Amino acid sequence: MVKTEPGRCNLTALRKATRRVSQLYDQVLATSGLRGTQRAILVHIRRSGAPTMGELAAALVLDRTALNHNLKPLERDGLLTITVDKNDRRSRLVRLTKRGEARLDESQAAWRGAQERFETAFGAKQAADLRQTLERIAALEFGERAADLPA
Amino acid sequence: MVKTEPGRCNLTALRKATRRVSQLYDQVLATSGLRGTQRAILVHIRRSGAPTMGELAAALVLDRTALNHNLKPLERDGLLTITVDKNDRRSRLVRLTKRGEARLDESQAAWRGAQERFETAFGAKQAADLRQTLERIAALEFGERAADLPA
DNA sequence: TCCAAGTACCTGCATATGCATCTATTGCCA
DNA sequence: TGGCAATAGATGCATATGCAGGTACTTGGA
Repeated sequence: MVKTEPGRCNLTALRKATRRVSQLYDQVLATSGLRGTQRAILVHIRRSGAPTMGELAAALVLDRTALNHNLKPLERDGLLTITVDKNDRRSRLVRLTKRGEARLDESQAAWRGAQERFETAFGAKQAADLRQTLERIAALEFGERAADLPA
Repeated sequence: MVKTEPGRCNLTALRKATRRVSQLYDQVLATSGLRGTQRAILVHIRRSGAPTMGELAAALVLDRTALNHNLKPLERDGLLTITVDKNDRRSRLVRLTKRGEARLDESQAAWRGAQERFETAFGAKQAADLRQTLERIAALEFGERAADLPA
């Protein structure tokens, strides 16, 4: 027997599954004019009210600059606004517009359809368990990188 | 209790976990000059010998065009070659160069380090189980999209 | 043989993601 | 109070990912 038969790389396995599921969700969501990531962003904003970009990025396990880029098309399309925080002019507050709320509501049925298709194929309970596992991973601390260690 | 407390979206959970793990692997792999995805591509080529782009894309659960884009930097850096298949001039055969093999070998230690850090934090057995689950997801069939149904 | 389908890939465009680097503000403290 | 470290974003560059649409090649008949 050869050494590495099935994939042993944890990242590769995650990416492959994510691509597959993205394909499903993005295809189903396409009718609503939102991508999966975009919808996730809008959902978080609605839950938080008016989060700063940093808060939003942390909640989504997304680099600040990546979030910055991702917000651009949404702001351009009038789904959200980014305003200076009066209390700390370095911060930006992100808010949904009426249009953003409406778009989110419109995407609800499609999202549910994608969820159902995924859970029908994969199993509802397995999906719930998996989400919990994945949330745990998203919150993992892997220790500091050498460069961050004190001198 | 409010309705949606923890994230219910399967895609969002997958993306968040993948981002987190990507950060770890890409940070550790950085010293070898390869990204996680690039390494996964090179590994698959080495296992297959001289796959066509289509075979490679299928193996990686990656859109053909996405693979096409991903191969560009690797070809540019001389890590692989893309040649016309003599037997079917529509196809392209992808092969590692000496340099590509070397780069892959050099990245081995870093990759193992990332694996260890992940599995130390998450659990080795849990990781093995998760990979199996994720492979199953990557291979799922969600049924046809309406547009593909026969008339 | 010749052409219509079908297959495999390529290009251009748009979003997704993160790093290095830069700018604007705030806070701390000598 | 003057100035510098720390904080929060913003920009530019590079890769990651997929869709729409275009090109090159093969194949199965008429």
